[in-house]
Amino acid sequence: MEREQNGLTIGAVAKAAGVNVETVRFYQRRALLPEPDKPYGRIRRYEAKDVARVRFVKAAQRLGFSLDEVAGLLRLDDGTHCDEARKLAEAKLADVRQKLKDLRRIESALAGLVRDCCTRRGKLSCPLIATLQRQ
Amino acid sequence: MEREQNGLTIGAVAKAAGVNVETVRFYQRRALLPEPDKPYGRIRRYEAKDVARVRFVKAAQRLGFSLDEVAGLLRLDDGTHCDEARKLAEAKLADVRQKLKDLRRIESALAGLVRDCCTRRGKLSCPLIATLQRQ
DNA sequence: CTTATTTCCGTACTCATGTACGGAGTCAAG
DNA sequence: CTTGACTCCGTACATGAGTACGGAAATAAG
Repeated sequence: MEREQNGLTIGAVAKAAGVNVETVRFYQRRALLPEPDKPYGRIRRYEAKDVARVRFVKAAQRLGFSLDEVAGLLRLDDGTHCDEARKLAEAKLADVRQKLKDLRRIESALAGLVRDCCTRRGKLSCPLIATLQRQ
Repeated sequence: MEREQNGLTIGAVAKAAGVNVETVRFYQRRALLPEPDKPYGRIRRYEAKDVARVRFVKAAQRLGFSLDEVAGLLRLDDGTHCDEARKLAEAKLADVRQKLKDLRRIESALAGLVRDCCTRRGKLSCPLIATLQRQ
């Protein structure tokens, strides 16, 4: 199958994006991914941008966005309902900046742990915890 | 109750950390939080560091670490089995740095969306998706 | 044409992360 | 010393994010 006619099969999309076929179908149900129409009596065909979309969902998810939030991010990008989008984007941006702050702290705590590993005996622990304590 | 004897009650810990009492108990079961012993016929008492611990778990979670991963981070910090800890810390650090990269890209895509909002009509979409496409 | 893979679709199951509940025991205020 | 709030503990329920399954149709390979 794969690419004999034009367009990718669902299996090819899943493989290219590194997910399960079922996951692709699940994302369609959640409207995170458009479902191409099914030419009467044939199977659906997909495009490269669908692969990109799945990858985006996965990337955003790794950063702690829920699927609902990812849907929100995607809706921002459709060009319509502009005011609304702007508000949502601003809120998300604040959120992202908070995450960046926290991650930077974790980064430096981890880097510190790696650097001082095995030389800090006696200091009763927890650069890691200390670093995230303030909110 | 609260603080008549020395130490915090579980309720006070939960409140201070901004979580449900049940969550504190759940974290104890998952060994993310030590369970102070229960003085025969009395209730358990907690300390400030327990509050800090809960907050740390929550903060790390917001960044996309699972509870198992948080447990791993915490184990890093106990000073023993140093080599192992170093390896884990290094792996986590790489992970964190990848997350930082992705988040920075999202940040600039969102900032761009906010900035250009309502002026970009016609550009067929997706600074957001484009930004996270390359892994 | 036959056979092996895939797709399609609905429904059911899984796993992580909590939340809720209920009854018995503690605690502290009146 | 009673009353109302809180703790303790086990078990059950909930939600998010998939995964698995099974039978029918479509497609690819031999």
